[in-house]
Amino acid sequence: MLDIKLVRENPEAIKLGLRAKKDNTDIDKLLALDSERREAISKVEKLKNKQNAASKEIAKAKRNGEDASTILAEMKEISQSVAKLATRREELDTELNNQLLHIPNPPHSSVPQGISEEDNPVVRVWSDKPSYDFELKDHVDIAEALGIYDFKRGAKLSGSGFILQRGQGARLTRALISYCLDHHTLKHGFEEIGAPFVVRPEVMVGTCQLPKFKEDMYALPDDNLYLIPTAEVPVTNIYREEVLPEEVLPKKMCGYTPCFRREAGSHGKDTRGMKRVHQFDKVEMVKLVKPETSYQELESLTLQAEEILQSLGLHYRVIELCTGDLSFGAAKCYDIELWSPGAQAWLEVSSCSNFEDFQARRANIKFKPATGGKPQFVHTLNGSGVAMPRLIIALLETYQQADGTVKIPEVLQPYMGGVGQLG
RNA sequence: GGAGGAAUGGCAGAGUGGCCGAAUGCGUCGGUUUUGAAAACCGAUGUACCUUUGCGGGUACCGUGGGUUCAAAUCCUACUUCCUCCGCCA
Repeated sequence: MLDIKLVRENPEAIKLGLRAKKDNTDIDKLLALDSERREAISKVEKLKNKQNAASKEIAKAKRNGEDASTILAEMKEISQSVAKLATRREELDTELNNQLLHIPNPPHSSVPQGISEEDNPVVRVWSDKPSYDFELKDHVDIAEALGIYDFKRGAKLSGSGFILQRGQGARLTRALISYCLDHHTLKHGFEEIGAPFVVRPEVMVGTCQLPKFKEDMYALPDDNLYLIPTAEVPVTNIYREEVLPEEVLPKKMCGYTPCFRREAGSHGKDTRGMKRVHQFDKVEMVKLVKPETSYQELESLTLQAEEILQSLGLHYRVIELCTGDLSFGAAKCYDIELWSPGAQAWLEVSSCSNFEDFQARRANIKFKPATGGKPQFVHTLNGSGVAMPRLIIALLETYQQADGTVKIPEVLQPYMGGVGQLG
């Protein structure tokens, strides 16, 4: 959420930032609403002050056994106008807050200008495109031939976009989840989190899914709960409404959860196989950090996700999202894309973002400086480390062999019970 | 699912309509004392918002939301969370 004070002080800079993100909020209108709201606050509080003072008079009179009926009658009227003004004040508060919740985070100054994904610069590329001396299959053909991912029966159970994983396929997912978690916890000291898969609406507000992207979420209306679209949601919100001591920062956490996405805006896109599905497994990294370190933390977060792909021997590239392609809450974001030899295309497998204090303000996550002074908002970051289906697509296609079997990278074999290949 | 009980500052805990943003104790920070430390004593010690160039002034917050009242930590109400017991259950 934008800081309204910041908008008041730098309206032009905010306007520029929002325009770069293709947001058309009328900032002047917002500021008019803000000043109307502040005026209402002043009015109510002045009247309340009067009311409080009179209240004391009444109390004193009653204690002394004096008659207070004149002042009582007067106060009855004041009480009514306070109620009226307070209602107006609340309406304005709610309205301003609603508008603020729908305004995106302006990009960081280092983010390249651009309109769409076409304009995202490639930051770096790891290794070379693998070459093969036989005809390549895509992941669907490989998986179906091996019988490890059953798309038809997944659809039978839950509809298109739900996968049934079987045998070595299910095992491969489980192995990769463990491999990723071990990487983050053992090599980088992240705390492993096992989080709930359903959360309250206010938690979804904290990480920006609500109110604006409600239609992307699966909901359980009988219980007023939502299925999480990523572990980012419960993990970032662990410390919502709390003030942390500075010493515990940076707070580094990771967790595996399934992710549930309605993909409401992308019907008909990527329907083949498991490139875009309604339920998938992902290991997510989350950091809560001090503001002055958040950009270096973003770099190390991205590298940490990359290390997993490197150790698996996969060809990938890192791109930086330009202003026009940046998501609602992110101030800066790197995407990591794996090479899919079967489809001859890049697959987004991780998205590493710095939200600065945008989510922290929504979720009210603060820290108290060790030197004293007022609590301030932390900066939040998250990154996939990594998403399973697309990682599996790249693994199957990269390590496929002429006979239809698929090699398992060495580092993964212990997690597969020593198995060296699929099929 | 049923029956009871509870929620107050960093912690413990008092407070049943007005003098309560809240006693008291502990903790923390600063000071006095001391060679130093402890003890003792003195003082300070929440958050958000509005307003002011500043000093300051004001409003709100006693789990959360509504209500009653001139006035609510206190009364009513719904909800949330926790505890105890019963039932059910992986």
